[in-house]
Amino acid sequence: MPSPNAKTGRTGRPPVTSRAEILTAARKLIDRHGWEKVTIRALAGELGIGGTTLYRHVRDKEDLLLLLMSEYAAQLPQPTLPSEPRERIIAAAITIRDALTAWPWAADVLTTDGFIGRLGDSALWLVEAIVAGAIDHGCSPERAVHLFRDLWYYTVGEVLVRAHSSRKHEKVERPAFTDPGLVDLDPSRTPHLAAIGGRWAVLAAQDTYVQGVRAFVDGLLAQATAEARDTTG
Amino acid sequence: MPSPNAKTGRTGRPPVTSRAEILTAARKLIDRHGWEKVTIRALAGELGIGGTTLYRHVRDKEDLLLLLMSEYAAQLPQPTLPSEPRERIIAAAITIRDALTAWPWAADVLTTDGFIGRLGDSALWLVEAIVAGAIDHGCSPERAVHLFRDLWYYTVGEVLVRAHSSRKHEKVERPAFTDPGLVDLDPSRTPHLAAIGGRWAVLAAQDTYVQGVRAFVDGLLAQATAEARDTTG
DNA sequence: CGGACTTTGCGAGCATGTTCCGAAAGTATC
DNA sequence: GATACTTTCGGAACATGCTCGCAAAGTCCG
Repeated sequence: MPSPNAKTGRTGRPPVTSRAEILTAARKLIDRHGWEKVTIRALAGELGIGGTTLYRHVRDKEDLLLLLMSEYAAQLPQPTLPSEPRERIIAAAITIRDALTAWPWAADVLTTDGFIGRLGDSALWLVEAIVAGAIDHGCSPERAVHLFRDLWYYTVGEVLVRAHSSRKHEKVERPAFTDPGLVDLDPSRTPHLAAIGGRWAVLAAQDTYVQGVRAFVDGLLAQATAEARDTTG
Repeated sequence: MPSPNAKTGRTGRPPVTSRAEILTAARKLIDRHGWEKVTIRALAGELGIGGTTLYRHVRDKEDLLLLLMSEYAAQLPQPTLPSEPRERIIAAAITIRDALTAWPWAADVLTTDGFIGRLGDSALWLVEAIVAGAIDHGCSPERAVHLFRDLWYYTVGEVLVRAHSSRKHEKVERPAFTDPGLVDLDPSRTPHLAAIGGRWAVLAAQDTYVQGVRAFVDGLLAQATAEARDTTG
């Protein structure tokens, strides 16, 4: 009945590789063959271990990507944010958005439960900035968390939809098969959409994230102010 | 040099199955084995055709799921929405959110480029309701589209993150391996987050979508009004 | 050392989405 | 009916994420 090692706190066969080595191997792989080649088998090969051994160090690919994400977040520049609460919130949200947009695996991992929690200290300051801004503006901690989370949802949606559409446009469109295509709009049922017509695609492609965040923050802060007024008197 | 058939407008070997048959087969499969078993091979088996033949009728699985989505959207109830523009927008957004939340494949297809365009007439009325509401409130068509799209991003983010977290909680958590765990928050760097502490998870799990949409719509409409005022005088 | 125990290494194998390519089955023209 | 052409069919095969189960390699205790 062996008790855990006094020094290492562990027992049994020592692992041949570590999470740190996995990270450097992944970085090599990315530099050499691009981020698309970061696959379980390729990474194991790079480490010189068996394909399935990696699963002793990483729960699944999502876990692996979150590891890479932490590293990525740690190396991001840390711009100084405005001190005025509202502008601080907006600037932080934009920073987050831009970082996520530039990250190749956003579409795979962004909706992960606990994504925020795995950011690590190096990127949590952005979350802190938003929550702190909300509180400084007079929000309760509860509302501050909700404000952050609502902005998070908006940001996630924006990043994911845009990521998907740019990925799609990379593919060469194959010759069409039996495809019904888009149904023509019926002006009697959807008059406004019909009137907008082809402009829809153009307008929907425009990047108005900054405006959108501003509007959202304004709305949320106003809501908080109104609630505070109602509660007080 | 055969020219296309005068009647059918086609030539060559006629297909053994159609998109309509694919849909009924998928429905059978869902009823019998659940939505998780809707796989390319299983569906082909149900149709009595070879596994890879399905790719003659459907570009890829995404395409297939969008097909199922159209059918799902068509059978949704069509509640009457409030006539007041702002409330109309909000109610439509909530309806969309609820429908997406209940749809099993939302996480797979929701970020698809052109998702909106493939809704079909049966669900486009909800999009129309939002755009029309914005225009009725005084927005330009451009801003109305942007308003819809911003709400769409928010909704997509909300649905996806929630879908992921509920999926995760279904899995039995395996015994931890070498996992560093979450780093404890450093109160000197993230004081507000540290103060919120464990309440974060509780607060973040609360459903405040309705409040959020209301705040967002208020913010966006106010922005539009301000812009209109600036332009006018 | 020897045995009990614990943890890791890894080959085999499964499911799924997807592509390739040759064979099959139609249609139109002669 | 024969021929040219077009389209579909489908088995083989590939990549990838992942699980299973057993063997190997350590550590602790006597």
